[in-house]
Amino acid sequence: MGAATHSRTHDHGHSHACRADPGTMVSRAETLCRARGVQFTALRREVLEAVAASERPPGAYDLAERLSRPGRRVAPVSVYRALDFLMELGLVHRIASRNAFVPCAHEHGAGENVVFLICRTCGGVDETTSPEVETSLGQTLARAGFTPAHSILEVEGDCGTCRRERAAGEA
Amino acid sequence: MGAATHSRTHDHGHSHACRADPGTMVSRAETLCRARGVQFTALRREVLEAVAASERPPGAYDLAERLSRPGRRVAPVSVYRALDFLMELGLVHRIASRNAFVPCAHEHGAGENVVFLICRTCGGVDETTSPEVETSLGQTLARAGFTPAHSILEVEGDCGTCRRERAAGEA
DNA sequence: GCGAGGTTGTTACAGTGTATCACCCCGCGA
DNA sequence: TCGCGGGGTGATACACTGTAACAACCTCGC
Repeated sequence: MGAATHSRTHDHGHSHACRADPGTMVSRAETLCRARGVQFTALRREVLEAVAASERPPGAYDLAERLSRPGRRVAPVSVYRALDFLMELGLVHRIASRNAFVPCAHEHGAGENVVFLICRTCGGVDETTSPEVETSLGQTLARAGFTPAHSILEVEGDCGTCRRERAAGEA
Repeated sequence: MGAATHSRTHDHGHSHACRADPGTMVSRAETLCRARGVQFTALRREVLEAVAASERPPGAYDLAERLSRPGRRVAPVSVYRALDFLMELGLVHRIASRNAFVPCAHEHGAGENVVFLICRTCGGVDETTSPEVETSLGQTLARAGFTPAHSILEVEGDCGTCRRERAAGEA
């Protein structure tokens, strides 16, 4: 995907590895938590790493299962709490149309909107920002007399890689 | 809300009545079904009427409850089937961020995107279209090399009426 | 009449998310 | 040192959302 998209799925030749480097995410989290005086606990770190490490956006129950081991069970409710925390910090986003979670690839400015590009073939999700959309949406809302607090924009379709692969397959 | 917004919540002085005239919706449905040679059954009509008549977007279970009477129980699964049917026809939309359903106020062209304006105060949902957003989103997607199939855009905030009411209340 | 296809009823179940309470850990002040 | 308080986690239970599978029905056309 293009350079402007802060690609998280990189150039995957379908050898998906990770969508965001877990180490980098953890560093950002630590910095943020220190700044805000909140705790970055082991569970929160593990949940963040798991989200960052998965190729496709996991659900809360996926994460719970992935973090559980013979000696230690992580209940979904704990995962939800950690996810809420991470979303509060802007390190994770929720994909409403999938009930799934993605690591946030950006250092957002506050209130900045993002566009999620959800590939229906490979299941990957890319995240991008768009000033044009931002301004045109602002105009539309103003015309409607609506004061936005928060918005979600999710597009389902085919990412460039999958489209090319399909075209090659059909040839 | 503005004239361009195909307002469904009209000028509610919080005496909400209906978001779309059920009779009109039913007429459109009948026409559409005849044209496509599919059945517009009693259940489908009742579900459509119930969605059209409620001030705030109902969930599937709300509808099931509302349509059930002492002598006749409508199971959620039946409601889901009717809703799927109505969505197929473009008569109803699903609000992903709320797990709720709204009647579609437009006669859409196919593939036309809509913007949902969800008021967090009164819970009403308005629906509008925006050519500007459409084109700017198209540009963004093209730049990302992404082929869209379908997109959702939901904005949560305060509608004009509620904002004015709040301002008046604070004064 | 009778078969075929579509619609609905019914039950069961999977998936998603929240409420509640108990416990633990750690820091802080008496 | 003890007790206290607050945030975090564990555990259970539950509510809400959505789907699978199958039986019964209804209608339409032959």
